[in-house]
Amino acid sequence: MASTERQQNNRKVENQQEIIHAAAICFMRHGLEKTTIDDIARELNATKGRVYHYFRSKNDIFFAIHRQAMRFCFDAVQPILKQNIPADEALMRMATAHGHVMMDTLPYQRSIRLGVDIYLRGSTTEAEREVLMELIALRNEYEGLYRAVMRQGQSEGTLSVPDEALAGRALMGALNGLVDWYRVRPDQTQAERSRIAQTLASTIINGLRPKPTPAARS
Amino acid sequence: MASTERQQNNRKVENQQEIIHAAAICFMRHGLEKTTIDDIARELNATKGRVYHYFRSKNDIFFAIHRQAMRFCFDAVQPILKQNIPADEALMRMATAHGHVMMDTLPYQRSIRLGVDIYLRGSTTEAEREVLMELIALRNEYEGLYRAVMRQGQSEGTLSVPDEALAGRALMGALNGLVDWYRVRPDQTQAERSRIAQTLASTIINGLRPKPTPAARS
DNA sequence: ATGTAGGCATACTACTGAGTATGATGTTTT
DNA sequence: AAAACATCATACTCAGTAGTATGCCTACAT
Repeated sequence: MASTERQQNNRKVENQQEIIHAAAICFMRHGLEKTTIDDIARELNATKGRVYHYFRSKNDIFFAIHRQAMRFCFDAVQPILKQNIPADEALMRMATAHGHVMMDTLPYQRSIRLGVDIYLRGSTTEAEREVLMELIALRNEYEGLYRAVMRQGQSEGTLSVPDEALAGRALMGALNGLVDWYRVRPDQTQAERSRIAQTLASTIINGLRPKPTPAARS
Repeated sequence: MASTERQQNNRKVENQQEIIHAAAICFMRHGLEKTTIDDIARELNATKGRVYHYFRSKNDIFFAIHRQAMRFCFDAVQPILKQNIPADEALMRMATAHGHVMMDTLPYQRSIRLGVDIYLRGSTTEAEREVLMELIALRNEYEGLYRAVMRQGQSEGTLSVPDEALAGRALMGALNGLVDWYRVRPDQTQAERSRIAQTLASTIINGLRPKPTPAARS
């Protein structure tokens, strides 16, 4: 029956997600190479058999994590793009949202740091290279969203961005750096997270605002 | 003879540095785990025997790279601290210098990204944990230099830094992000590098300057 | 010239960990 | 109910790699 088939599919996807999540946690803790499939299985209270039933290889798991991580980012930022607000405000909201995503989906985001470039050189099969290129393209597209808003702010006059590529790198660097030092603490309130995200975002974006008295210099 | 002994010591240190450098290049390309000792030896046009003659283990090599990377950073920044200049200017020079170090010593800096935390959990022996703690302390000390200058700027009035810990993270994140995307190109001029370092540094630090008209708001 | 020690290559060992083969158990289909 | 299938556990294989054992060779000391 069709509904049964769909239920089975749901179940399958859920199990895959569960494995991905466990893997992300392991990768966050010990890095990609040092975590074994057995580690992931242990995190699931299961054995290798279960993992290999849903994924062909460790690389496939990493790719799935990466895709998921990018989806988290897009989902957080895209609604803001549809709002009709000044570019500086949009950029501020996007950056804040990105910071939140970094903290909320820490295992995923941390797992993929530096992973792509390293994997790219090492991966043997043609299929893997293709997937990697696709993931890199996704990331470029994502960063492109920020650069587009910066360009818009430049033409609007709400932002002053002489080099939007570099400004984008700076913004991403400051926010992505979260995965290096941020640690989830159970007693931490949502307000505290918001403060972190907003402070990081505004620190960069304040540096991109037009000088209030440009004619007064020298 | 003493002079001979010193020469031998020099030679030994040089050989160690050569191995460290080759290892850093390999680590940059393929990551820590994926590079084998044989890879490092091949980069040296040598064999494992040479590597193990100077280092007890792969971890020891990583530790040496890390120490060297931190030394590069300290050496670039400490002279600036001795100059008698306003804190905002000092911070700007320090950040720019840090950016230069990231580009100039890319293999070292890239090798140690995320490496420490991952190694910390995994390392078994007590001695290794001690070395790692020492390296983490070094890094904290280094970042402390920036925070100290920020505090000074705050009291001087040349900077406005409500949360110097977060501001420090933002600054380090934006600059350290260089190792993720910067690639050495032979045709690239020194001027181009300077532009990158200065743009990144000023983007952050401009966001930390006091508002010119704080009384005029709303 | 000859002993001696550092500098390294070669040839191992021992182990880890990715991926596979197989089968046991439950669940859905007919 | 029994056939077919999905979901896993168990028990392997085998390749790759960190680290070691050994010995040659060269340079320096005496």
